[in-house]
Amino acid sequence: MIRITFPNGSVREFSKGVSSYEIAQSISQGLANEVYSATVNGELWDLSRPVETDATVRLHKWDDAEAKHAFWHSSAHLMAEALEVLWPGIKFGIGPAVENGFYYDVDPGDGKVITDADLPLIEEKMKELAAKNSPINRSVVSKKEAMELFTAKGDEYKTELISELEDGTITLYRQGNFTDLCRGPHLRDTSQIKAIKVLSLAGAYWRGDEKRKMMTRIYGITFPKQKLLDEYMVMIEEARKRDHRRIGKDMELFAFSPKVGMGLPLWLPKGADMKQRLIDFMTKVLKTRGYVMVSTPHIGNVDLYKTSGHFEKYGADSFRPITTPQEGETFMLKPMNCPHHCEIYNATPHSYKELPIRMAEFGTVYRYEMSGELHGLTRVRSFTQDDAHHFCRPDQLKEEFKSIIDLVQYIFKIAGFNEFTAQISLRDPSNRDKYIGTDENWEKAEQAIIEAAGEKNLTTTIAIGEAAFYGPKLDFMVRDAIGRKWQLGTIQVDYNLPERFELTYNGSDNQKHQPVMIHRAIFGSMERFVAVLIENTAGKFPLWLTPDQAVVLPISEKFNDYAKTIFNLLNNSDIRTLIDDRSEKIGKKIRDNELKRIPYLLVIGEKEVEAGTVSVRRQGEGDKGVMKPKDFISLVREDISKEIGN
RNA sequence: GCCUCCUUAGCUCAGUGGUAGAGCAGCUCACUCGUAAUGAGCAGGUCGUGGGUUCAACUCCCAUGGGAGGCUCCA
Repeated sequence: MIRITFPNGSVREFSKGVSSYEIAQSISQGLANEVYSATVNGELWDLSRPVETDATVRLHKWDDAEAKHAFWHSSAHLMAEALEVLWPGIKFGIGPAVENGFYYDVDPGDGKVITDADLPLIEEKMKELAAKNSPINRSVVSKKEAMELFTAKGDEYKTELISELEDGTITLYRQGNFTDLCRGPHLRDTSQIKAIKVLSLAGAYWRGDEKRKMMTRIYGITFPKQKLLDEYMVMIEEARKRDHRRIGKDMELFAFSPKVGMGLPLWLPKGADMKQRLIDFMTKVLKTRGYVMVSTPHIGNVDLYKTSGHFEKYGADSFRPITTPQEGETFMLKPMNCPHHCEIYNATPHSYKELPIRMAEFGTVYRYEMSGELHGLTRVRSFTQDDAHHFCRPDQLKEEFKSIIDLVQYIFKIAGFNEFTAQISLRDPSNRDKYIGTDENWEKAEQAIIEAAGEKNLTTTIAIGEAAFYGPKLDFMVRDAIGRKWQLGTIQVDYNLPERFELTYNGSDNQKHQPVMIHRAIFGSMERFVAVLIENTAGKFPLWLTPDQAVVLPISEKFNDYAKTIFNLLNNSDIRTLIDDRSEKIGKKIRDNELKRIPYLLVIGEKEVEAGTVSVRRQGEGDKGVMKPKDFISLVREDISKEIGN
């Protein structure tokens, strides 16, 4: 007998060789049916794998990431089995589970192409194979056996993978006629895969190397119940409806023109106004937090970027330099504001008493992005950063960090992002050549970030090797209304630029000292922030920010004069108001203006004209009753002050 | 940049080797209306662009612009 310990601490005895599935069954068959994988002594195991010794066992139901992982990984194998039937001789790369589903990278063979039209075929074949209820069997093989098997199959991708594995650790999984190299764990059999959707096709370089072969990546997702797949498809549809590119066009916020150039956003009047409101709001906040505003040109001499080191690192991947016709001087489009800000720092002498200096600019920068990378407002070639640089003494580093974290928390709250996490990106100690700066400075900076985040009670994850080449950073990820994650703000420590630009301040000892620099952006860029805001709110922006706050709806043309009086009164009271005096029925006007996402609809008819009132309807909430125009103005002002404070 | 796909009216989308259609939006007229679609009419596209095949191309082929999803990249 062996002793099995459960997560709640209880211990039960089973006979040697019991499987996790049987353990689950011993609790209840209902549980066993809902369990997909198990963690045995800290290792992820197949449910069917026999447990030979005393162990701690945790059973994974669908809500555990571990269960989904096994489920989707097995689904990838099922898809591979289907592909092998449909394209005999097809070669397989890797086929892992991912956050939402799974994919398999395949090479259909010379001249053969898999297209979108094939996706339903694959899906049908998968359903057919799943229904066979084939058990999934694990076997341990020697490296030699594995090599022979896949060499015989002619699958050079698998043999390449095997050649890098250690002998004695190689496992194969087989279901039906399909065998794959795999670490596992997997489901007990394919019958648990009830709902299947093959989603899309994409190209993917073999092993992520752009010099190697482009494989065909096939994405899919599966669920144990049709209902879950239906819900997932609804979520995908909801995400599609919230797409900022669609809403941005619909609400006339921004546009792109091939004539202007791809990746170069054009802000239309309503979008430009909104962007300006965000900038004005942020500027006001910054001024209360000790920032000074600066302004710098859109280009800079190439020597500036040679000094900063950006030219060496990114020069080849930048827009080509600009040359003056007479003097032959070379300029670059500004890819970063920081070198300019360093020269602003250098324009005047500094004492330790005036540090920290918090220098902010809404600076527009230009970066070459590969054409395939451009995406709406989230990935563009021209964007305006809400950039700032803190120049501080080394002893102020942690406090500055904390002040920025505080600012991020404040701004995110007002923007309606109540749920966010932070990632601390540190350097990879085994790959020091990638980074510049002394070990001592790196350690100090990493320590300051970790401590500041801890003291601010941030929920953080640590990512080794994700630091910028000049320093560690703290990135903020918000979760939107439908659960997607977006990266917005970032805080980065930099000892490099102060050195390169020879920044100094006079210390209390009357000696020159070098300040530490912190780069930070809260919105990230105005473009990206507006995009995320659109996707989070589906275009129903907070009242203070939205392009049109109210619309006056006269019930018939007889009331147009009074409606215009209200329209003028509100606009003169700084409430952005439209009037809909079309000759349409009131129901139609309400519908149209609700669809235009206008927060307040003001219905004007005979009663309102006589009583000198307006009938207020709040978007999505319906009729709010009648009130005097001045009371409506107060109502709007109260709403706004609730949103952004005074 | 690479892979797969897409590109028809302002928007969403039909469509066939025999030189184009709907709904919504727009405009005009009638109606003058009480909280999510009043009716009628009109107008609107050299089917992304350039070649080629064909008696004939929106349709088939090639190139190219733009877009989508991925890969790679992201100071």
